[in-house]
Amino acid sequence: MDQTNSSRPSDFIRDIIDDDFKTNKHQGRVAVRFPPEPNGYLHIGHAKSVCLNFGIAAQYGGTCNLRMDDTDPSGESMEYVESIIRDIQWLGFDWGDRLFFASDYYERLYEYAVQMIKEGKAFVCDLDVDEMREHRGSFTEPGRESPYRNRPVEENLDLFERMRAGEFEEGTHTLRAKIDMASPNITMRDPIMYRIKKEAHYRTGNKWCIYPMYDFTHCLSDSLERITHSICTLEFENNRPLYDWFLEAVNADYRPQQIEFARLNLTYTIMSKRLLIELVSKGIVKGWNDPLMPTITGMRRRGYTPAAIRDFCDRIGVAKNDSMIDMALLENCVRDDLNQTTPRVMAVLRPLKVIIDNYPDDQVEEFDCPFHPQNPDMGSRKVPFSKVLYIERDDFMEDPPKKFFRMAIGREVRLRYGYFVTCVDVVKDRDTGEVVELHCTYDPETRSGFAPDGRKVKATIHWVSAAHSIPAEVRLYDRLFQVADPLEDDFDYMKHLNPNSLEVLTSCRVDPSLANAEPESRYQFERLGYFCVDSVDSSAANLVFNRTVTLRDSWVKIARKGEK
RNA sequence: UGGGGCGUCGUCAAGCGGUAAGACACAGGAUUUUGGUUCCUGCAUGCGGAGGUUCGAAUCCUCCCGCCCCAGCCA
Repeated sequence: MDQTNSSRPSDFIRDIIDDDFKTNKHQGRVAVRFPPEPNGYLHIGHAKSVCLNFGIAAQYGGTCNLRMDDTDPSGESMEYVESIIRDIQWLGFDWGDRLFFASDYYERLYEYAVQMIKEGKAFVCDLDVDEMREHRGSFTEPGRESPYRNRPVEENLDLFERMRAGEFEEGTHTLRAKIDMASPNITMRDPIMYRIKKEAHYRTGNKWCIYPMYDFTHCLSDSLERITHSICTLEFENNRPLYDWFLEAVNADYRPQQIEFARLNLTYTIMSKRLLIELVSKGIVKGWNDPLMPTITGMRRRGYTPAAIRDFCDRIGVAKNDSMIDMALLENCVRDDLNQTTPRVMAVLRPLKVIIDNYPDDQVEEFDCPFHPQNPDMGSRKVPFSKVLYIERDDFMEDPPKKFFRMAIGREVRLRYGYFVTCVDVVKDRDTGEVVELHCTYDPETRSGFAPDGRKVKATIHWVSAAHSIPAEVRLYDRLFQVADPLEDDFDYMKHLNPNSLEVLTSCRVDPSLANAEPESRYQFERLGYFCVDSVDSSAANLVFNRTVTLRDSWVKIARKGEK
């Protein structure tokens, strides 16, 4: 029994690579690449591809290049390049010195194009957009050949040279591959190789005013980089014949294999770059790094860990089925990681004042509280206890349903690591009737939350000392959309935005040990969830925490059942 | 509609002719100073449908049905 690969993810792509190893197709070499276009931020869908490609390279002792697929100057920028680099590094991957840019291949691509013209495989076309669309035909009708298709080679050469020289206006000329206007695959109907764009490129500046199209660029870039397996998403399946055609047309000395897999879809969010841009530009979210965003940078700010994201990508698998992954799986992955790695701490989000009537007025005790109950190696901290405390408003009910075990009048509960206390009185606002203060008595014999007589208590609740805890702002994030698939039916996703995706709490009180919490540091606020220090807005003077994800909460289920 | 893909549990996903892995979700239960964690248990006589081949079919064949992608000088 071969156990060596039992825990390794396997999938149809790795099967292909395994076969190639057996037949020695690439002399045991595996070279892949991750080719983002720097016109937006990376999101969790890209992470799937990043983990796939870099994961394969690592698993097979191969390489994974990072290549900026920058062939369209509009929308591309250095800011995006930098964000992509930052995000992939943060995810934990390394491409060594193999950072490439399609824009570095412009000159060679131009030479390939000239070669194709000379061999009668490409021609300069004077059709404008509308005419070209009209000539393209439809799904059912073949296209018609461009009247410029049979121009003499010399004329094509001259025209293409002048296109490069900037003699023509945008939209007046294109360079097209001469393939087959009757092909049932529309991609093959004399596709455009170059178009004129009098736009500065973020890297090449004004050196070029013609830019190569994706189909022409990508396969040749892969070939130049000696990529063995060019992994992309399903929508490029139609383009594969063209990928192979260009390689053949220029008689490439190296021909990579394109393999397509299904892109990631996640419930309760959207993945389309275009729509994410819209969320940012319309101010629905506060930027690409808004913790509500499914972007890597947004998730990072929210408190997700690289390990959790990598684990998620391993668990979802790689296949060709269109799929919609349940957000609950992602949440499970973060909880799983954070549960093991995160120190526990007490924080009260919606404070309710509690006075321990029989506790000495000026006494302050310190309790030793472990940072992780299952992992003593994480150490502990001292937490001050005094006569006036805060507990969570949700942890008290005046008229509790039968299954509510927390604080209620006359009921004894445990203050975590503190004492057993019994609520003896409720103070309400004279006008509103709102509960403003609780009076309790404590049992001095139950120090640290232990009853020497062995008596049990149904609940343990968290608390902070009013005088010693420190104020903080806490941002409660929830799902961006209220429905699993915001694009279902009419694509009018805006109407599905979750109005409660963010709740800001400004009067929270947190464990004093958090006073010097570093930006991006993560904690479990006991009984509440996982939180991290906001990397943008938090400071020592004004602590801000973001909720990454709640703890699994079986109480809400019980409470919901009770309502019925 | 022409072409290209895909249909296995609520959601993902193994399976590659020998009689349906696993994960998440869900439902029970045990342990618990987090209604957390952990640990047990349950969860497809069924693989889009109908025929056929075979001793034997999710796997092979035929037909049918459904979903996704393609008519940007985007990638």
